[in-house]
Formats: sequence, C-alpha cells, structure tokens
Amino acid sequence: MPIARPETSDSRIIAHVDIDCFYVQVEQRKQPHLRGKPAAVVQYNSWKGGGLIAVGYEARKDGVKRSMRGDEAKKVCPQIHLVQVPVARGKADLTIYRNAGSEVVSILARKGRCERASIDEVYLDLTDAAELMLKETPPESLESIDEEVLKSHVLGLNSNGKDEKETVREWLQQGDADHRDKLLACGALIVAELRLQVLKETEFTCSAGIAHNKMLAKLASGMNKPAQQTIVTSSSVKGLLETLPIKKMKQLGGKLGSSLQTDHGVNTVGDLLQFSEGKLQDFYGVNTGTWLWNIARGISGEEVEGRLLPKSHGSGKTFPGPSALKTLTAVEKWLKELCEELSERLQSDLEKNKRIAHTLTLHANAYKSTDADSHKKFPSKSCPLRYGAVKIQEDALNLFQGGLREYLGSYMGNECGGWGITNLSVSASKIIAIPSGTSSITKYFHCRDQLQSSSEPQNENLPVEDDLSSPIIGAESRHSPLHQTEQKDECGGEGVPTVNDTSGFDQYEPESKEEARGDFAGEAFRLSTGAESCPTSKHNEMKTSLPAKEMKMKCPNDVIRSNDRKRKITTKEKGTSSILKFLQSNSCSSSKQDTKCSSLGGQDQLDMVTTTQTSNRTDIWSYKVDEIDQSVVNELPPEIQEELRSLLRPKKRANMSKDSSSIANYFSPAKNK
DNA sequence: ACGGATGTGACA
DNA sequence: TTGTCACAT
Repeated sequence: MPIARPETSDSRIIAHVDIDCFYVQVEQRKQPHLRGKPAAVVQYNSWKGGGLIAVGYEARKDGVKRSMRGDEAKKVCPQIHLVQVPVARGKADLTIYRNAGSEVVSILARKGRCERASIDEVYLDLTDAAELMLKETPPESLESIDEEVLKSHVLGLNSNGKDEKETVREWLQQGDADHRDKLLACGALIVAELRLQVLKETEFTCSAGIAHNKMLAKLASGMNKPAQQTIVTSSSVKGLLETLPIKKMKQLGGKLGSSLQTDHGVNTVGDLLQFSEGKLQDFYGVNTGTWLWNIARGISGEEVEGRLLPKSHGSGKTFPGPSALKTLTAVEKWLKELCEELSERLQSDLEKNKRIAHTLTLHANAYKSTDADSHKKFPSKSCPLRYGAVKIQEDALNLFQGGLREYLGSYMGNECGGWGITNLSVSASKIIAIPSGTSSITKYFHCRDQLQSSSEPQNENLPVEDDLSSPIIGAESRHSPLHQTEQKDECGGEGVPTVNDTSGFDQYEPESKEEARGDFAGEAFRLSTGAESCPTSKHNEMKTSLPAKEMKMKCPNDVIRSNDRKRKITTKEKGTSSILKFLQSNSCSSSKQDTKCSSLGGQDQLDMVTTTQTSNRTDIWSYKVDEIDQSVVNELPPEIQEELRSLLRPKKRANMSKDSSSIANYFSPAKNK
C-alpha cells in the first residue's frame, strides 16, 4: 500500500483517465474494418489460440473475458476477430501500444500535472485549471454546455424521472453549489474537453473519473465505460464506499483484501469503519493501518506525480512448462533477444528523451526437479548498465550465471542439471534525464548527486516512447558545439563553474560507426568545485557494485583500472586539447581561460584541471576522466570521445575484444551474429 | 507449471 | 543499496 499521507487539501480536483480496451482500440485504428466488430487482442496464437490481453466491448457483450484463451473466446463468440500482438525477436513486442499510450499522454498533459500510471491510464491534477475556470468562466456563466459534459454521471445525483442531461446541467450550473462541487464541475468540463481532444487526435475513446483524490477518481473512472465520465461529489462518498466490495479498491485486490475478508469479516469498505485506526494498525502495521482507516473514509493524500515517462524499461518472456530453458546456450540465446529489445528501447529513450538508465537487472524464475531443496527462488541480480546491446548481453549473462550458481547452491550437481528457467527478463532502471538547455554538463553532475532526491524530472516535455521508425526529433536542428565558439553568457561570472550549453549532447549523430574504440567502463563521475576540496562529495563513492565474480574475470580492464586508481597523472600543458576547447567554448565565462591539462605517467587516470579566471575567481574542475560514466562519454562529440580515449588508454588496445567499439555498439545496436 | 509482459512501490 | 514481495493491467 502507498504510504498513508495526509491530504494536503480536500479540494483538489483529480482525474483518472483510462483508455477503453486500449490494445483493441489500437488495433482497430490500424485496421478500421475491425471497428464496431467484436474483437480481442491475443498473444501467442499457437497454444489454445493464445491468451487474451484485451477485449473490445462488442465481444464483452458475448461474455468474452480477458485471460480467456483464444479458443474459448471463439466458442463464446464465434464471430470474434482475434488480433495478435506483434512479435519481434521471438517475443511479444508492445512497442506500438506504448507509443499509442504516449500519444494520449501528451494530450492529457496539457491541462495540468499529469502522471502516467500505466500504459493506458493517467492521473491528472486539475486543481489549478479548475480554480482558474471557476474564477474566470464558471459553469453557471456559460450559456451552453458541451454534450459530452452533460453525459457525465454525477454520483449521488438523482434525476427523479427528469431528463438526465437536464439534471446534470442543473448540477453543473447551480450557482449556490458547494465550492468543492463547483470545482468538480469545472474539472468535469476540462476532462470532457480533454477526452474529446484525445478522440479527435488519436481516435481513441477513454473513460474518466473526476474526484477530490486519486483513489476516488480511479474508482469512478471504471464505473461507466466505455467513453463516459463519472464525477464523485464529496456528499456521495459515504454511500459509495459503504457497499463497495473491499476487493474493488485499488491495492486491496490481493492478499491484503483477502485477509481483511477472511480474518476480519470485512467485505465492504464500509465494514472497515467499525475498526479503530489503532486496531487496524495492530493488524497490519502502522502505515497500512492508517491507510486503511483513511480509505474507508474516502481519504487519500497521494499526490499526482508529474511524470510522463516510465521509470524503467523491461523486456521479458516466460517459458512455461515444457518450454523451460535447460541449457546455458538456450538462456544465452534468449538473453540476447531480450537484451536487444531492451537496448533499442534504451537507445530510443536516450535519443528522444535524453535519459540515461544506470542499472541493469536480471530476473528469472527457475525450477529444480532433482533437488528436494526446490522452492528456492532464483535471485534477481543487478549491475551498472553499460549502453550497447552486446554489453548488455554480456552483463546480463554474467548476472544470470551469478544467480544460477547461487540458486543451485555451492555444489551444483551439474550432472543431472535438473534446472529449468521458466521466466527470463532484463530491465533497466534508475533512469536519469540529461538536462537539456544550458549548463548541461554541470547540471548532469549535480543530477547524479540528486539521484534519489526530490528534484523533478527534467526532460518530460514530450512523452516519447521508443518509436523505432520515426526520425529523431529535435536533434537535427541544433548546431555543433565545436563550431560554436561563443555561447550566450547566461550564468554571469559567478559561483558555480558552469559549462554552458550543451548542444553537443543533443545533436550528436552516429556518424562514426566503424571507428574502433576502446572502452572504459568507469561508473562514478566527479566534479569538484574549488581546488582540492570536493564539496559535493557524496557521490564520490558511488560504489559500483561489481556484479558477479565471473564478471570480474571477464573484465580484466576493470580490475586493472581499479588497481591503478590511485595514480595521479599530470599532462603537460596542451593547448590543443579539443576536450579543453570544448569545455572552454562552452564555458560560461566570457573572459579568457587558462586551461591546463595535467597528467602524469599513467594512462588510466587523467586529471584535467581547468582554471577559469573570471572576476578574480578561480574555479577548478577536476574530472576523473577514467571514472566518467560511459554513457556520458558516448554523448560527447566524437572528436572528444576519441581524444579522451587516446589520452586514457594508449596501450590497452590490445586487450579489447572485437565488439568493444563502444561507439559502434552504442549507435548501432549490435546485430552481431 | 499457460494469466503474459510490463510496470510501480514498499520493506528488510 | 540491493533484492524481494505485492499489486496492477
């Protein structure tokens, strides 16, 4: 359950919007002849007709249910059109649905804070918009009200025999209504408008709930479907919840809900009212107890998070029963497929949203036939994420092997090898936006500091999913930083050492595919202000948990590097360093800069010191170049990447495997065979 | 062990 | 922090 938060206000206007039988609508838009016909979307057609993942309303009338098999659906509804989910790399590929969801999100985000709750649902906080409307153009001032709004369902409003719409109109426009009801009315107008907008621009219908908090809005959005909206007035809440089966509440559809029923005889939300907060806390803990006590009263303080993009990407597949994977080779093969998909999506996220994922996690389910010690779970494992399909594959495989060893126990009776993998998945998380606009490098550094802080997401202007076919937007139009000798001086000469602008991040294109490049896999990145001190120390330590032990074996470079870590290198002054030029030309300082690049002996570490003389101040940036996040390096203009690498690693070349050209991998998701 | 693929959030 | 669990669609 969510944390039991107090309500910040009881007059928020929250909407939950849910696209009706989403996958089906996507397919109907693609194949218009399916419109109005009974249809369902199915995946894996082979076994019993595949499993339904979405059912259109025409088919629902015939009793077709989600999670029926295709065959059963045909039985119940012989005319049904079963559309298959696209398959790529041997697995279901939901890309088209994600993209369609993004279309909707970008429309819904226009009127207020918007949270993408799932592929087909969003929450909106329309409080400001509703208040504004109430002030400027309150409903009662309108002479006509849109048809769509009049079709709203207003809970607790009984049109005793009278015309429904007329009753709704009266409710919407009554000048002496409760202030909170007026706000709801405004919310309803706004939501209806948004829904029409969605329909016009995407051809999708959706349903919505409008209420004072997320919980009630979510509840309401499901009450009248499809293509309708429902308003929860505060006066209707008690009656609504009183008889509502406990399992209908979000978060109570599982074990907790069952426990409530069987252990305490709570069948409806209303039944909860008999328990004191303390009692509920005794049963389920302080947080959950309070949360339960609150929701029984229609209280829910959860905020609508402003987030248009997903926080993680995953690619997975199940291998049920007989199809379980029993050899490392099979696992490797599927891992490759999964990692390639994941890599593409990460790539797309990077290009379109300027975001970088930092953690790779492998999940698996396994069974062990031989051992009595069965039932152990296959452990999930994670490691720092390196971009490039091949690297992700390698890392994922290592994670898997680490997990397998743990799973099988130290001895691993490998003879029978009685194990099987029934589910495999890889996912990428800790996705951080690369700030765009000015000072991107600096901001990025700071951003790493705030990895978990409250800071709002930064590149969420356009919710763009991995659309693997469309061109990169917003990239072409920018200038190359290298030709940009001067930038607007936006940060004056004070304080923070700032690298100005960042076009480099945005515009770099994958032109140099073949250039062979080594790879250095540092994780931590440090920026320090002031000579030796490192005020922003926190993230210095960024422990990059090495994944499995095997991994070390496979990555001798890592080991070597970390052994060398202490060596200080000082390069003699090299005015020609394009890195420095890059930093200079992008520096916020309008005055001259005296830059030095010092290095000593080693190739692993290079401490670059830039002295910026600006109004008597000296700011020194100390980049531990070998610790720069690979992803960041990959973002830099190619010349600079090249230079960084040559400075860093003249000798290590020998060691690199053929596919280690990080740039190449990075931009052309390894189609290695 | 055919409710699949995917995502979020809390807790230890 | 990582890994596990619960929950959801």
